[in-house]
Amino acid sequence: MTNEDSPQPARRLAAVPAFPPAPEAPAGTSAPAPTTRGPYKKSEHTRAAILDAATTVFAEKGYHAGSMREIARRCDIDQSTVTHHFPNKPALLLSLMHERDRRADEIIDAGHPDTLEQIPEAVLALARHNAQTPDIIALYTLLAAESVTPDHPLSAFFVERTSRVRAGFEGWFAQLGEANLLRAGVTPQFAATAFLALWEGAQLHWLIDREGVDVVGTLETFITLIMRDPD
Amino acid sequence: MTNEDSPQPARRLAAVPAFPPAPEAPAGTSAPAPTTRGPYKKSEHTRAAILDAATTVFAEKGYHAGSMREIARRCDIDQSTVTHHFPNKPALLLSLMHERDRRADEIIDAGHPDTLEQIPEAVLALARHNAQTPDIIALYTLLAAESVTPDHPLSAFFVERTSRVRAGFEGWFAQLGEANLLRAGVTPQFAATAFLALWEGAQLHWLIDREGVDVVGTLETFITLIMRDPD
DNA sequence: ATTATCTATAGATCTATAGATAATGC
DNA sequence: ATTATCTATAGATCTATAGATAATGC
Repeated sequence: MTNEDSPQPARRLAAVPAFPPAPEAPAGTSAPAPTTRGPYKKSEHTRAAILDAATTVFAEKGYHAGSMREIARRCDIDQSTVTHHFPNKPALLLSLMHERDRRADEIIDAGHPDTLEQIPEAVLALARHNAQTPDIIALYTLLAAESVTPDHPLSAFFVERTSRVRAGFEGWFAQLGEANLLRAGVTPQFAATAFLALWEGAQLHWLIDREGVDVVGTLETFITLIMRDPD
Repeated sequence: MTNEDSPQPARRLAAVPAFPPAPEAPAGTSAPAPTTRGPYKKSEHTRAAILDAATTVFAEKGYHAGSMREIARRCDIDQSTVTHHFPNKPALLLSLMHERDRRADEIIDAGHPDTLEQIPEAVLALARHNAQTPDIIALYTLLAAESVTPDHPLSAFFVERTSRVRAGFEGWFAQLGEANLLRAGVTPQFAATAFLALWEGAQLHWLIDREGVDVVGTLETFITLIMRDPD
Protein backbone atom coordinates (compact mmCIF):
# COMPACT_ATOMS: atom_id res chain seq x y z
CA MET A 1 0.00 0.00 0.00
CA THR A 2 2.63 2.52 1.01
CA ASN A 3 5.42 3.32 -1.40
CA GLU A 4 8.19 0.96 -0.44
CA ASP A 5 10.23 1.90 -3.49
CA SER A 6 10.87 5.51 -2.58
CA PRO A 7 14.61 5.67 -2.05
CA GLN A 8 14.81 8.11 0.84
CA PRO A 9 16.67 6.90 3.94
CA ALA A 10 14.66 6.33 7.09
CA ARG A 11 14.54 9.51 9.14
CA ARG A 12 14.90 8.91 12.85
CA LEU A 13 12.57 10.82 15.08
CA ALA A 14 14.26 13.19 17.50
CA ALA A 15 11.45 12.80 19.99
CA VAL A 16 8.09 11.43 19.00
CA PRO A 17 5.39 12.78 21.24
CA ALA A 18 3.99 9.53 22.58
CA PHE A 19 0.34 9.21 23.36
CA PRO A 20 -0.02 10.43 26.92
CA PRO A 21 -1.19 7.48 29.04
CA ALA A 22 -4.77 7.35 30.22
CA PRO A 23 -5.19 8.73 33.71
CA GLU A 24 -5.57 6.13 36.43
CA ALA A 25 -9.02 5.20 37.62
CA PRO A 26 -10.12 7.39 40.51
CA ALA A 27 -8.95 6.01 43.83
CA GLY A 28 -11.28 3.98 45.99
CA THR A 29 -12.00 1.16 43.60
CA SER A 30 -8.89 -0.85 44.29
CA ALA A 31 -7.08 0.85 47.20
CA PRO A 32 -7.48 -1.32 50.31
CA ALA A 33 -8.25 0.52 53.50
CA PRO A 34 -5.40 0.35 56.02
CA THR A 35 -7.06 -1.77 58.71
CA THR A 36 -8.67 -4.50 56.60
CA ARG A 37 -7.24 -7.89 55.77
CA GLY A 38 -7.83 -7.39 52.04
CA PRO A 39 -9.58 -9.53 49.46
CA TYR A 40 -9.22 -13.32 49.25
CA LYS A 41 -7.65 -14.91 46.20
CA LYS A 42 -10.98 -15.95 44.71
CA SER A 43 -12.03 -12.32 44.61
CA GLU A 44 -9.73 -11.39 41.76
CA HIS A 45 -11.12 -14.20 39.60
CA THR A 46 -14.72 -13.18 40.24
CA ARG A 47 -13.91 -9.53 39.56
CA ALA A 48 -12.36 -10.43 36.23
CA ALA A 49 -15.32 -12.61 35.28
CA ILE A 50 -17.71 -9.78 36.10
CA LEU A 51 -15.71 -7.30 33.99
CA ASP A 52 -15.65 -9.77 31.09
CA ALA A 53 -19.39 -10.33 31.23
CA ALA A 54 -19.98 -6.61 31.62
CA THR A 55 -17.97 -5.93 28.48
CA THR A 56 -20.26 -8.19 26.46
CA VAL A 57 -23.47 -6.98 28.05
CA PHE A 58 -22.71 -3.26 27.74
CA ALA A 59 -21.39 -3.77 24.20
CA GLU A 60 -24.61 -5.51 23.18
CA LYS A 61 -27.15 -3.42 25.05
CA GLY A 62 -25.56 -0.18 26.09
CA TYR A 63 -25.51 1.24 29.59
CA HIS A 64 -29.19 1.63 30.39
CA ALA A 65 -30.50 -1.52 28.79
CA GLY A 66 -27.61 -3.65 30.01
CA SER A 67 -28.50 -4.86 33.49
CA MET A 68 -26.52 -6.00 36.50
CA ARG A 69 -28.80 -9.03 36.57
CA GLU A 70 -27.73 -10.16 33.12
CA ILE A 71 -24.08 -9.61 33.92
CA ALA A 72 -24.53 -11.76 37.02
CA ARG A 73 -26.42 -14.43 35.07
CA ARG A 74 -23.52 -14.75 32.64
CA CYS A 75 -21.14 -15.36 35.56
CA ASP A 76 -23.53 -17.78 37.29
CA ILE A 77 -23.61 -15.67 40.38
CA ASP A 78 -26.30 -13.65 42.06
CA GLN A 79 -26.75 -10.02 41.22
CA SER A 80 -26.03 -9.02 44.80
CA THR A 81 -22.60 -10.58 44.45
CA VAL A 82 -21.86 -8.14 41.65
CA THR A 83 -22.66 -5.21 43.93
CA HIS A 84 -20.39 -6.76 46.55
CA HIS A 85 -17.45 -6.38 44.16
CA PHE A 86 -18.48 -3.06 42.64
CA PRO A 87 -20.33 -0.47 44.68
CA ASN A 88 -22.87 0.30 41.97
CA LYS A 89 -23.59 0.23 38.27
CA PRO A 90 -21.80 3.45 37.21
CA ALA A 91 -18.70 2.40 39.16
CA LEU A 92 -18.71 -0.97 37.40
CA LEU A 93 -18.86 0.66 33.98
CA LEU A 94 -16.10 3.12 34.84
CA SER A 95 -13.82 0.37 36.15
CA LEU A 96 -14.46 -1.51 32.94
CA MET A 97 -13.54 1.41 30.70
CA HIS A 98 -10.39 2.28 32.62
CA GLU A 99 -9.35 -1.36 32.48
CA ARG A 100 -9.89 -1.34 28.71
CA ASP A 101 -7.90 1.85 28.28
CA ARG A 102 -5.00 0.36 30.19
CA ARG A 103 -4.84 -2.49 27.66
CA ALA A 104 -5.18 -0.08 24.74
CA ASP A 105 -2.19 1.88 26.02
CA GLU A 106 -0.08 -1.26 25.78
CA ILE A 107 -1.02 -1.64 22.12
CA ILE A 108 -0.09 1.96 21.42
CA ASP A 109 3.24 1.58 23.19
CA ALA A 110 3.99 -1.62 21.26
CA GLY A 111 3.47 0.15 17.93
CA HIS A 112 5.54 3.17 18.89
CA PRO A 113 7.29 4.43 15.74
CA ASP A 114 11.03 5.15 15.68
CA THR A 115 11.19 6.80 12.29
CA LEU A 116 8.98 9.16 10.36
CA GLU A 117 8.24 6.53 7.76
CA GLN A 118 6.81 4.24 10.43
CA ILE A 119 4.19 6.72 11.61
CA PRO A 120 1.53 5.88 9.01
CA GLU A 121 2.01 2.20 9.66
CA ALA A 122 1.79 2.67 13.42
CA VAL A 123 -1.47 4.57 12.96
CA LEU A 124 -2.95 1.88 10.74
CA ALA A 125 -1.73 -0.86 13.07
CA LEU A 126 -4.07 0.48 15.72
CA ALA A 127 -6.99 0.23 13.32
CA ARG A 128 -6.02 -3.29 12.30
CA HIS A 129 -5.81 -4.34 15.91
CA ASN A 130 -9.24 -2.90 16.61
CA ALA A 131 -10.75 -4.72 13.65
CA GLN A 132 -10.08 -8.03 15.35
CA THR A 133 -12.29 -7.37 18.37
CA PRO A 134 -15.80 -6.43 17.22
CA ASP A 135 -17.06 -6.53 20.79
CA ILE A 136 -14.74 -3.73 21.79
CA ILE A 137 -15.67 -1.69 18.73
CA ALA A 138 -19.33 -2.00 19.63
CA LEU A 139 -18.56 -1.13 23.25
CA TYR A 140 -16.77 2.11 22.43
CA THR A 141 -19.01 3.16 19.55
CA LEU A 142 -22.25 2.63 21.41
CA LEU A 143 -21.08 4.07 24.72
CA ALA A 144 -19.43 7.09 23.10
CA ALA A 145 -22.74 7.99 21.48
CA GLU A 146 -24.63 7.34 24.70
CA SER A 147 -22.15 9.39 26.67
CA VAL A 148 -23.43 12.65 25.19
CA THR A 149 -26.75 12.22 27.00
CA PRO A 150 -27.25 14.07 30.29
CA ASP A 151 -26.09 12.34 33.49
CA HIS A 152 -24.33 9.53 31.64
CA PRO A 153 -21.55 8.00 33.79
CA LEU A 154 -19.11 8.17 30.86
CA SER A 155 -19.60 11.75 29.73
CA ALA A 156 -16.43 13.04 31.39
CA PHE A 157 -14.57 9.88 30.42
CA PHE A 158 -15.19 10.32 26.69
CA VAL A 159 -14.54 14.05 26.71
CA GLU A 160 -11.13 13.42 28.26
CA ARG A 161 -10.39 10.38 26.11
CA THR A 162 -11.36 11.94 22.80
CA SER A 163 -9.23 15.02 23.31
CA ARG A 164 -6.31 12.94 24.59
CA VAL A 165 -6.36 10.58 21.61
CA ARG A 166 -6.81 13.46 19.18
CA ALA A 167 -3.81 15.25 20.71
CA GLY A 168 -1.75 12.08 20.33
CA PHE A 169 -2.53 11.78 16.64
CA GLU A 170 -1.98 15.50 16.15
CA GLY A 171 1.52 15.08 17.53
CA TRP A 172 2.28 12.32 15.07
CA PHE A 173 0.87 14.21 12.10
CA ALA A 174 2.74 17.33 13.17
CA GLN A 175 5.99 15.35 12.85
CA LEU A 176 5.02 14.44 9.30
CA GLY A 177 4.15 18.04 8.58
CA GLU A 178 7.49 19.37 9.79
CA ALA A 179 9.23 16.86 7.52
CA ASN A 180 7.13 18.19 4.65
CA LEU A 181 5.47 14.85 4.13
CA LEU A 182 1.90 16.15 4.29
CA ARG A 183 0.08 17.28 1.16
CA ALA A 184 -0.27 21.03 0.70
CA GLY A 185 -3.27 22.34 2.61
CA VAL A 186 -3.34 19.45 5.09
CA THR A 187 -2.75 20.66 8.63
CA PRO A 188 -1.97 18.32 11.53
CA GLN A 189 -5.18 19.51 13.16
CA PHE A 190 -7.28 18.55 10.16
CA ALA A 191 -5.46 15.25 9.73
CA ALA A 192 -5.98 14.24 13.35
CA THR A 193 -9.60 15.36 13.58
CA ALA A 194 -10.55 13.84 10.25
CA PHE A 195 -8.68 10.60 10.80
CA LEU A 196 -10.36 10.01 14.15
CA ALA A 197 -13.80 10.97 12.89
CA LEU A 198 -13.37 8.81 9.80
CA TRP A 199 -12.23 5.91 11.91
CA GLU A 200 -15.11 5.96 14.34
CA GLY A 201 -17.66 6.76 11.65
CA ALA A 202 -16.45 3.86 9.53
CA GLN A 203 -16.62 1.57 12.54
CA LEU A 204 -20.21 2.64 13.14
CA HIS A 205 -21.14 1.96 9.52
CA TRP A 206 -19.32 -1.34 9.66
CA LEU A 207 -21.40 -2.33 12.67
CA ILE A 208 -24.52 -1.42 10.71
CA ASP A 209 -23.45 -3.17 7.50
CA ARG A 210 -20.45 -5.49 7.88
CA GLU A 211 -20.28 -6.30 4.18
CA GLY A 212 -20.53 -2.74 2.95
CA VAL A 213 -17.64 -1.06 4.77
CA ASP A 214 -13.92 -1.85 4.92
CA VAL A 215 -12.66 0.18 7.85
CA VAL A 216 -8.95 -0.43 7.47
CA GLY A 217 -9.03 -0.04 3.68
CA THR A 218 -10.82 3.28 3.97
CA LEU A 219 -8.28 4.53 6.49
CA GLU A 220 -5.36 3.39 4.32
CA THR A 221 -6.68 5.32 1.35
CA PHE A 222 -7.22 8.36 3.52
CA ILE A 223 -3.65 8.23 4.78
CA THR A 224 -2.26 8.10 1.24
CA LEU A 225 -4.55 11.01 0.36
CA ILE A 226 -3.20 13.32 3.05
CA MET A 227 0.44 12.39 2.32
CA ARG A 228 2.36 14.37 -0.26
CA ASP A 229 2.67 12.60 -3.62
CA PRO A 230 6.11 10.97 -3.94
CA ASP A 231 8.25 12.78 -6.54
CA MET B 1 -13.48 27.84 -0.40
CA THR B 2 -13.94 26.23 -3.79
CA ASN B 3 -11.97 27.52 -6.72
CA GLU B 4 -14.24 30.11 -8.25
CA ASP B 5 -11.52 31.35 -10.58
CA SER B 6 -11.17 28.18 -12.67
CA PRO B 7 -12.36 29.26 -16.09
CA GLN B 8 -14.15 26.11 -17.23
CA PRO B 9 -17.77 26.51 -18.31
CA ALA B 10 -20.44 24.91 -16.16
CA ARG B 11 -21.10 21.39 -17.33
CA ARG B 12 -24.77 20.45 -17.30
CA LEU B 13 -25.60 17.05 -15.93
CA ALA B 14 -27.22 14.69 -18.39
CA ALA B 15 -29.04 12.85 -15.64
CA VAL B 16 -27.99 13.16 -12.06
CA PRO B 17 -28.99 10.09 -10.13
CA ALA B 18 -31.14 11.68 -7.46
CA PHE B 19 -31.21 10.27 -3.98
CA PRO B 20 -33.90 7.61 -4.04
CA PRO B 21 -36.68 8.68 -1.69
CA ALA B 22 -37.07 6.95 1.65
CA PRO B 23 -39.61 4.17 1.53
CA GLU B 24 -42.96 5.00 3.07
CA ALA B 25 -43.67 3.92 6.63
CA PRO B 26 -45.20 0.45 6.74
CA ALA B 27 -48.97 0.55 6.36
CA GLY B 28 -51.20 0.38 9.40
CA THR B 29 -50.01 3.47 11.20
CA SER B 30 -52.05 5.95 9.25
CA ALA B 31 -54.37 3.95 6.99
CA PRO B 32 -57.94 4.36 8.32
CA ALA B 33 -60.01 1.18 8.32
CA PRO B 34 -62.91 1.39 5.84
CA THR B 35 -65.81 1.40 8.31
CA THR B 36 -64.55 3.98 10.85
CA ARG B 37 -65.37 7.65 10.97
CA GLY B 38 -61.72 8.64 11.19
CA PRO B 39 -59.81 10.86 13.61
CA TYR B 40 -61.13 14.21 14.88
CA LYS B 41 -59.28 17.41 14.07
CA LYS B 42 -57.66 17.67 17.48
CA SER B 43 -55.98 14.33 16.92
CA GLU B 44 -53.51 15.65 14.37
CA HIS B 45 -52.34 18.36 16.75
CA THR B 46 -51.79 15.91 19.59
CA ARG B 47 -49.98 13.49 17.31
CA ALA B 48 -47.62 16.24 16.19
CA ALA B 49 -46.98 17.33 19.78
CA ILE B 50 -46.17 13.76 20.75
CA LEU B 51 -43.74 13.38 17.84
CA ASP B 52 -42.06 16.66 18.76
CA ALA B 53 -41.64 15.66 22.37
CA ALA B 54 -40.48 12.20 21.35
CA THR B 55 -37.79 13.76 19.16
CA THR B 56 -36.35 15.61 22.14
CA VAL B 57 -36.67 12.73 24.57
CA PHE B 58 -35.17 10.09 22.29
CA ALA B 59 -32.42 12.50 21.22
CA GLU B 60 -31.50 13.18 24.85
CA LYS B 61 -31.87 9.71 26.31
CA GLY B 62 -31.95 7.17 23.52
CA TYR B 63 -34.58 4.55 22.96
CA HIS B 64 -34.41 2.51 26.15
CA ALA B 65 -33.87 5.28 28.64
CA GLY B 66 -36.36 7.60 26.94
CA SER B 67 -39.79 6.80 28.37
CA MET B 68 -43.32 7.17 27.15
CA ARG B 69 -44.07 8.79 30.49
CA GLU B 70 -41.58 11.59 29.92
CA ILE B 71 -42.85 12.16 26.40
CA ALA B 72 -46.37 12.46 27.79
CA ARG B 73 -45.24 14.76 30.60
CA ARG B 74 -43.76 17.14 28.03
CA CYS B 75 -47.08 17.30 26.20
CA ASP B 76 -49.07 17.67 29.44
CA ILE B 77 -51.06 14.58 28.69
CA ASP B 78 -51.28 11.20 30.34
CA GLN B 79 -49.06 8.39 29.18
CA SER B 80 -52.07 6.31 28.19
CA THR B 81 -53.04 9.04 25.73
CA VAL B 82 -49.73 8.48 23.96
CA THR B 83 -50.54 4.81 23.51
CA HIS B 84 -53.94 5.82 22.17
CA HIS B 85 -52.25 7.63 19.28
CA PHE B 86 -49.40 5.15 18.78
CA PRO B 87 -49.91 1.46 19.40
CA ASN B 88 -46.64 1.03 21.31
CA LYS B 89 -43.18 2.40 21.90
CA PRO B 90 -41.38 0.87 18.88
CA ALA B 91 -44.16 2.06 16.57
CA LEU B 92 -43.83 5.58 17.95
CA LEU B 93 -40.11 5.65 17.30
CA LEU B 94 -40.52 4.27 13.78
CA SER B 95 -43.20 6.84 12.92
CA LEU B 96 -40.88 9.52 14.20
CA MET B 97 -37.93 8.41 12.08
CA HIS B 98 -39.99 8.04 8.92
CA GLU B 99 -41.44 11.48 9.52
CA ARG B 100 -37.92 12.89 9.90
CA ASP B 101 -36.72 11.17 6.74
CA ARG B 102 -39.59 12.67 4.81
CA ARG B 103 -38.40 16.15 5.79
CA ALA B 104 -34.80 15.27 5.00
CA ASP B 105 -35.84 14.22 1.49
CA GLU B 106 -37.22 17.70 0.93
CA ILE B 107 -33.86 19.23 1.82
CA ILE B 108 -32.07 16.90 -0.57
CA ASP B 109 -34.49 17.70 -3.37
CA ALA B 110 -34.09 21.43 -2.73
CA GLY B 111 -30.32 21.21 -3.10
CA HIS B 112 -30.45 19.10 -6.23
CA PRO B 113 -27.51 20.08 -8.45
CA ASP B 114 -27.95 20.91 -12.14
CA THR B 115 -24.29 21.05 -13.08
CA LEU B 116 -21.21 19.08 -12.13
CA GLU B 117 -19.69 22.09 -10.44
CA GLN B 118 -22.69 22.33 -8.09
CA ILE B 119 -22.28 18.81 -6.73
CA PRO B 120 -19.72 19.60 -4.03
CA GLU B 121 -21.79 22.56 -2.90
CA ALA B 122 -24.96 20.46 -2.79
CA VAL B 123 -23.18 17.89 -0.65
CA LEU B 124 -21.89 20.50 1.77
CA ALA B 125 -25.26 22.22 1.89
CA LEU B 126 -26.68 19.10 3.53
CA ALA B 127 -24.02 19.24 6.21
CA ARG B 128 -24.60 22.95 6.80
CA HIS B 129 -28.32 22.35 7.15
CA ASN B 130 -27.70 19.57 9.69
CA ALA B 131 -25.40 21.77 11.72
CA GLN B 132 -28.32 24.03 12.57
CA THR B 133 -30.34 21.38 14.36
CA PRO B 134 -28.24 19.77 17.11
CA ASP B 135 -31.25 17.85 18.38
CA ILE B 136 -31.57 15.98 15.13
CA ILE B 137 -27.85 15.26 15.01
CA ALA B 138 -28.04 13.76 18.49
CA LEU B 139 -31.13 11.80 17.51
CA TYR B 140 -29.54 10.14 14.48
CA THR B 141 -26.09 9.67 16.00
CA LEU B 142 -27.32 8.11 19.20
CA LEU B 143 -30.00 5.95 17.62
CA ALA B 144 -27.74 4.75 14.81
CA ALA B 145 -25.26 3.48 17.38
CA GLU B 146 -28.05 1.92 19.45
CA SER B 147 -29.58 0.32 16.37
CA VAL B 148 -26.74 -2.21 16.12
CA THR B 149 -27.88 -3.86 19.35
CA PRO B 150 -30.06 -6.98 19.11
CA ASP B 151 -33.84 -6.47 18.89
CA HIS B 152 -33.56 -2.72 18.44
CA PRO B 153 -36.63 -1.32 16.64
CA LEU B 154 -34.43 0.69 14.27
CA SER B 155 -31.97 -1.97 13.15
CA ALA B 156 -33.62 -2.55 9.77
CA PHE B 157 -34.30 1.17 9.42
CA PHE B 158 -30.64 2.17 9.70
CA VAL B 159 -29.40 -0.68 7.52
CA GLU B 160 -31.72 0.46 4.75
CA ARG B 161 -31.07 4.15 5.33
CA THR B 162 -27.29 3.91 5.44
CA SER B 163 -27.04 1.95 2.21
CA ARG B 164 -29.57 4.22 0.48
CA VAL B 165 -27.74 7.41 1.47
CA ARG B 166 -24.37 5.92 0.57
CA ALA B 167 -25.70 4.90 -2.86
CA GLY B 168 -26.98 8.44 -3.39
CA PHE B 169 -23.60 9.98 -2.65
CA GLU B 170 -21.86 7.35 -4.71
CA GLY B 171 -23.97 8.40 -7.69
CA TRP B 172 -22.93 12.01 -7.27
CA PHE B 173 -19.26 11.19 -6.87
CA ALA B 174 -19.44 8.86 -9.88
CA GLN B 175 -20.54 11.84 -11.98
CA LEU B 176 -17.49 13.74 -10.81
CA GLY B 177 -15.32 10.75 -11.56
CA GLU B 178 -16.57 10.41 -15.13
CA ALA B 179 -15.81 14.08 -15.70
CA ASN B 180 -12.29 13.41 -14.45
CA LEU B 181 -12.74 15.78 -11.52
CA LEU B 182 -11.66 13.31 -8.84
CA ARG B 183 -8.05 13.03 -7.77
CA ALA B 184 -6.16 10.00 -9.04
CA GLY B 185 -6.80 6.98 -6.83
CA VAL B 186 -10.10 8.29 -5.48
CA THR B 187 -12.97 6.00 -6.45
CA PRO B 188 -16.62 6.99 -6.07
CA GLN B 189 -17.00 4.10 -3.62
CA PHE B 190 -14.21 5.39 -1.42
CA ALA B 191 -15.44 8.98 -1.68
CA ALA B 192 -18.98 8.05 -0.66
CA THR B 193 -18.04 5.69 2.15
CA ALA B 194 -15.41 8.01 3.56
CA PHE B 195 -17.50 11.15 3.25
CA LEU B 196 -20.41 9.58 5.12
CA ALA B 197 -18.21 8.03 7.79
CA LEU B 198 -16.31 11.29 8.23
CA TRP B 199 -19.55 13.21 8.48
CA GLU B 200 -21.13 11.04 11.15
CA GLY B 201 -17.89 10.57 13.04
CA ALA B 202 -17.29 14.32 13.12
CA GLN B 203 -20.85 14.86 14.33
CA LEU B 204 -20.26 12.38 17.14
CA HIS B 205 -17.04 14.13 18.17
CA TRP B 206 -18.77 17.48 17.92
CA LEU B 207 -21.45 16.23 20.32
CA ILE B 208 -18.70 15.14 22.70
CA ASP B 209 -16.67 18.35 22.39
CA ARG B 210 -18.48 21.22 20.67
CA GLU B 211 -15.47 23.53 20.78
CA GLY B 212 -12.98 21.04 19.43
CA VAL B 213 -14.60 19.96 16.17
CA ASP B 214 -15.77 21.94 13.14
CA VAL B 215 -17.93 19.49 11.21
CA VAL B 216 -18.57 21.54 8.11
CA GLY B 217 -14.99 22.81 7.91
CA THR B 218 -13.63 19.29 8.12
CA LEU B 219 -15.94 18.12 5.35
CA GLU B 220 -15.02 21.08 3.15
CA THR B 221 -11.33 20.26 3.44
CA PHE B 222 -12.04 16.63 2.70
CA ILE B 223 -13.95 17.54 -0.46
CA THR B 224 -11.09 19.67 -1.76
CA LEU B 225 -8.74 16.79 -0.94
CA ILE B 226 -10.58 14.26 -3.08
CA MET B 227 -11.00 16.69 -6.00
CA ARG B 228 -8.31 16.87 -8.64
CA ASP B 229 -6.01 19.89 -8.25
CA PRO B 230 -7.04 22.64 -10.69
CA ASP B 231 -4.43 23.06 -13.42
C1' DA C 1 -72.13 7.59 18.19
C1' DT C 2 -67.49 7.90 17.88
C1' DT C 3 -63.14 9.60 19.33
C1' DA C 4 -60.05 11.56 22.93
C1' DT C 5 -58.59 11.58 27.35
C1' DC C 6 -58.07 10.22 32.06
C1' DT C 7 -57.80 7.08 36.31
C1' DA C 8 -56.25 2.91 37.96
C1' DT C 9 -53.68 -1.04 37.78
C1' DA C 10 -51.42 -5.54 36.35
C1' DG C 11 -47.17 -7.44 35.51
C1' DA C 12 -42.50 -7.06 34.52
C1' DT C 13 -38.51 -5.17 35.08
C1' DC C 14 -34.32 -3.02 37.62
C1' DT C 15 -30.86 -1.36 41.50
C1' DA C 16 -29.42 -1.37 46.02
C1' DT C 17 -29.53 -3.08 50.67
C1' DA C 18 -30.23 -5.97 54.94
C1' DG C 19 -29.14 -9.99 56.94
C1' DA C 20 -28.15 -15.03 56.93
C1' DT C 21 -24.97 -18.79 55.52
C1' DA C 22 -20.74 -20.63 53.41
C1' DA C 23 -15.85 -20.39 52.34
C1' DT C 24 -11.23 -18.72 53.28
C1' DG C 25 -7.04 -17.99 55.61
C1' DC C 26 -4.51 -15.86 59.72
C1' DA D 1 -12.39 -13.44 62.09
C1' DT D 2 -12.98 -11.79 57.75
C1' DT D 3 -14.54 -12.15 53.12
C1' DA D 4 -17.70 -14.12 49.61
C1' DT D 5 -21.98 -15.46 48.38
C1' DC D 6 -26.84 -16.14 48.64
C1' DT D 7 -31.93 -15.25 49.85
C1' DA D 8 -35.28 -11.92 50.27
C1' DT D 9 -37.12 -7.64 49.65
C1' DA D 10 -37.96 -2.47 49.47
C1' DG D 11 -38.76 1.03 46.43
C1' DA D 12 -38.68 2.90 41.98
C1' DT D 13 -39.33 2.61 37.61
C1' DC D 14 -41.66 1.34 32.95
C1' DT D 15 -45.23 -0.41 29.21
C1' DA D 16 -49.61 -1.78 28.04
C1' DT D 17 -54.43 -2.41 29.01
C1' DA D 18 -59.25 -2.11 30.97
C1' DG D 19 -62.76 0.76 31.73
C1' DA D 20 -64.86 5.26 32.98
C1' DT D 21 -65.66 10.15 31.64
C1' DA D 22 -65.31 14.14 28.54
C1' DA D 23 -65.23 16.22 23.99
C1' DT D 24 -66.40 16.17 19.11
C1' DG D 25 -69.12 16.10 15.11
C1' DC D 26 -72.57 13.51 12.08
